[in-house]
Amino acid sequence: MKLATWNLNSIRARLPRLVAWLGLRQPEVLCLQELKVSEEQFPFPEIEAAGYHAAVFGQRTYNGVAILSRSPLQDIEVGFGPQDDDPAARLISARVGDLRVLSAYVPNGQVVGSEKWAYKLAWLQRLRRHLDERADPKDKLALCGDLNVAPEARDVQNPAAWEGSVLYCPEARAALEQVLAFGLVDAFRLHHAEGGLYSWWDYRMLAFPKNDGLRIDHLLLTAPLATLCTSAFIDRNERKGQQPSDHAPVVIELALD
DNA sequence: ATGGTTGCTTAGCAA
Repeated sequence: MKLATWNLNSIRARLPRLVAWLGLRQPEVLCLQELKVSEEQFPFPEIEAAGYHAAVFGQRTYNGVAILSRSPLQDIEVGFGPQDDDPAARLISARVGDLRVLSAYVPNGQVVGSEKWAYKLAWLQRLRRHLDERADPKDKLALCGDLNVAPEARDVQNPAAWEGSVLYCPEARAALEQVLAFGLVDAFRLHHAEGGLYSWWDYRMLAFPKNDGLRIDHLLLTAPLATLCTSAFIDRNERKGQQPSDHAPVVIELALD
């Protein structure tokens, strides 16, 4: 089965592309970020017509995450739980069979040292704590989404230029490493050691034609799931053409029923 | 090159 993640940058602006892509790649499960719609505005009819169930944590204008699945989604949880005071819709999780899937939209952080930056680092710490409290690294769990951190230099086209940015700096990398230290592995790096493969390119400055990108969208797997991951790829074609998202989908294959 | 683009909401913010 295919498991994928895609920051859509508005599901309304991207709905035709999303529906076409579901038909083309036919993922079993797809994690979405940056819906930019409330649950009332979510296009359930079109998603159901494409053959998918949807668990949605929406928000008007900003943020918003969802999980689409061909089979029913169970045990849906939004945010960090009942005690959560985060005003942003950035996390949803659901169970598909014996697989737990989380769709996360980590705060961008805007500028290192800003209030939004402190919020980003705190959010990543809270995500780790959430995993510690709610999950077991011995279970089959996939943390997917726009994590807004490039883990290593090979995940950045121009590391010298990006070093110190919110997407690629020591503090952000360390915060992501703490999430991974729960017991997760980067599925993409199980199958690709090379650089030059990115999931996000700025709309500005001809970043995509220059391949000035970063790999900030990730599928992180617990060990029992990582052993079942047989391939991974970034669907770079989806960044091309009319009205693309600034992110490309990332897809892995899992040897599950 | 302190630039540049996109989406939501309507002038400014976030990415």
